[in-house]
Amino acid sequence: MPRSGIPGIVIRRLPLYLRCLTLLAERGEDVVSSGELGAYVGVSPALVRKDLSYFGEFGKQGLGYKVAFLRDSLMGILQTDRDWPVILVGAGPLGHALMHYEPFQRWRYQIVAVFDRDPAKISQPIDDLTVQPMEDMALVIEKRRIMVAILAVPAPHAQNVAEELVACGIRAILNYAPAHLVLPSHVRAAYIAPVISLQGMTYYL
Amino acid sequence: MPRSGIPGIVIRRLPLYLRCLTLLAERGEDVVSSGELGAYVGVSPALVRKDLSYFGEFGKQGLGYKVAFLRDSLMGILQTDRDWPVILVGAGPLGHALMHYEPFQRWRYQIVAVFDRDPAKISQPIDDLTVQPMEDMALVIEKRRIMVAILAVPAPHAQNVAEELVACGIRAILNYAPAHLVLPSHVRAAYIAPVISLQGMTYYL
DNA sequence: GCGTGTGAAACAATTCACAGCG
DNA sequence: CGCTGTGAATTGTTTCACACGC
Repeated sequence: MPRSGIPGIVIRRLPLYLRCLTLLAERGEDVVSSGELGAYVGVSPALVRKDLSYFGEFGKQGLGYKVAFLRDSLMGILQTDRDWPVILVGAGPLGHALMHYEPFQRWRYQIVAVFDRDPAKISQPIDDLTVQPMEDMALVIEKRRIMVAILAVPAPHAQNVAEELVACGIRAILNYAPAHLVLPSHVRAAYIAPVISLQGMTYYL
Repeated sequence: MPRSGIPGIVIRRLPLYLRCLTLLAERGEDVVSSGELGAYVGVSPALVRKDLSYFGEFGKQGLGYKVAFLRDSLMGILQTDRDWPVILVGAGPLGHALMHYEPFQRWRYQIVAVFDRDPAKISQPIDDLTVQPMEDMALVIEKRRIMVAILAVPAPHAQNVAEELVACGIRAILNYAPAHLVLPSHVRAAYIAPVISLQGMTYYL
């Protein structure tokens, strides 16, 4: 159930453009061409233009794109111009590291609650939060209108926990567990899989 | 300079099949069909068969694939049947977390040295390693024949450090820094980008 | 002239559909 | 009969090439 007819692969490139534009804006750049933007992101100029053209006409012929304007436009499209409260499930070593991962804050993804199934972890403090039992999840998600969850539980639990999250109304899951999730089509998943990435490279060595 | 004419996208799915097969083997499963394997990984049965057919004929008609045999075959193809010593560059909070990330060990990627540019971090111990200055990199990479590096430095330094790594002979970089790397074609890069992944999902919410 | 926006063309990836074998 | 392996068909993605406006 895509929000629109725009290919997912185009959507997934938008954040890369946005990251570059944010950098250029910090550097005080005023305009950027599709060629420069593409070089930074690793795609062709034509693809940059095609991608952006799905959402409107942002550029000026002969000039290029106004950095600040395009950045703000992409932030609007991607909805990165607002806070996203997220919950973290899994308070193991990985969960702890994610609590302190600054880029989430920087991009307005705020971890507002941490859950774990292990009784030994429950009630333990992490920063200014306290690990809560999974039973509290439904209430927190509903009360705080959470749509995004970060999953950092052991692989064997990932599918079960994901289903609980879906039942609670979660719409997007960033999954650090080494397991594929089978989810209803209205729920999005993205995977962080360092080992898979390494294995995809060692083939060539 | 791809090692072969096999599409990169096929190579990047192989580790997903391998992960599933490893799980099935642990469960004591003897055979698996392309349909089951595909369901687990999130692709169609036809695609599983097509992917595997690039590398040989692993299945038996009417039966499916022998789990252990296919697992071992994929481990050979991906070269996950041997140790891969890797170096970590960047001893910040993220670097520390990666030192303790068990799946690397599990899949025989061993972090054998840690480097940082910050004098305050150099000589500090992490587990049984000691943070070394970047100047030591070339020697360690050569002596221990390292081909793979994990990059966990701030974004502004990522390109520079990557170039140093390439100059030292590194052939594959797992990049945690939020920056695209421009590298010679004989060097592979893979990106871990949680914020990019989140932004690619919030579009749909 | 330079760089965007965009149909048309080229290329790449996936699915179809079925022959062939256990 | 079930399931693989695989050419052919289909679908999806990227590049080309050029009209248009600054």
